[in-house]
Amino acid sequence: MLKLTKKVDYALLALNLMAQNEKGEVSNVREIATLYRIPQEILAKVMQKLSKAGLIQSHNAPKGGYSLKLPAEEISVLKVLVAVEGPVGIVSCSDGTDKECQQMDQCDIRSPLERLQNNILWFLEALSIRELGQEPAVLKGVTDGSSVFGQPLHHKG
Amino acid sequence: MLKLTKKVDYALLALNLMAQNEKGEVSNVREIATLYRIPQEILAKVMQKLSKAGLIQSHNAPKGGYSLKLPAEEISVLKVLVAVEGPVGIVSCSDGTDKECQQMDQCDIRSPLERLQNNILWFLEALSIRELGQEPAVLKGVTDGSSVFGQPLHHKG
DNA sequence: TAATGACAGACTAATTTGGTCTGCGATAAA
DNA sequence: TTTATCGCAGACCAAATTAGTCTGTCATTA
Repeated sequence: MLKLTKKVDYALLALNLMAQNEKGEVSNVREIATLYRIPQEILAKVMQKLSKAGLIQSHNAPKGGYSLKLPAEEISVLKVLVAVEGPVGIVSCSDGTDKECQQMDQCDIRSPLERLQNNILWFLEALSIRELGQEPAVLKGVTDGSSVFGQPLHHKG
Repeated sequence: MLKLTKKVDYALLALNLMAQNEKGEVSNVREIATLYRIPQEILAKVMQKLSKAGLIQSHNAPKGGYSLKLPAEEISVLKVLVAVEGPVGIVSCSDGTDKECQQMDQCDIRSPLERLQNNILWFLEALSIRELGQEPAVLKGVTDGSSVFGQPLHHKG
């Protein structure tokens, strides 16, 4: 629960790799799949979705493959997530999945949960695949709550 | 993906209800299940987990039921989540689920994802079930990214 | 024109989640 | 002291989601 799917993991790994490519250089499914030990067919599907979403550019030919279509800074983790898995929502009444929620009329916790969700989406949108491949220090202020909130995270879970 | 389970939804609804009870007043599984149209047996299990986790107090008797064991302010959504579903992690390598990740040695996106996760956990810890039942205005600064970050959320997903 | 690599979708397997069924144990009121 | 109420416990099944497989087509270029 609250977990990213493997397809999203695969997408992020592949995009991170492509973000480090030279201009004009392409990566193909076979080599990415081999590098990360991902089943080739499943990575192929993931790449196709990223392509359809306009995040990457396909070069369908021998010596072809994929390259980023946008600057790495402009590809957010949220965009990747939506491209691969569709709309995101921590509760199904907020992502269009659940058309007939049994608790709809009695539910009095929807509003705060949606706010919680907005925060999560905000973070996902604020984190680009460029930052994925950079050292933690660079991320300060974006994904590290301690600097934003002025206090460290002491997670007691 | 990234979705709360129904068991967690049920737990939050029940806890929110109990948070509004008078001192000494108890709610039993049957009445909560009826109110929210939740299968009684499944809510029973959820309540038992909350009880084992020390979040609520059981009164095993006729006219018995459950009541909060801690002040509503001290029961965080994260505690509820962990009580009902176990450790939370957006990637399985960070919650102990995945013992033999195939990408472990090549993975170069783990660190930023863990930071992302820490933020999510921080929000979940910062939101109490007391706040769940209050009007949105009260939540400003805790779960509303716009006030914390000084800019509104324009979610382009 | 053959080799490479993307495109496409049906299909199966595995895992997680949601829900059911059955019986036992504790307590207080009748 | 019996009995109805309500929590406790765990095996079990069903549905949904996720992961992975199989098979084949289409586009490009060397």
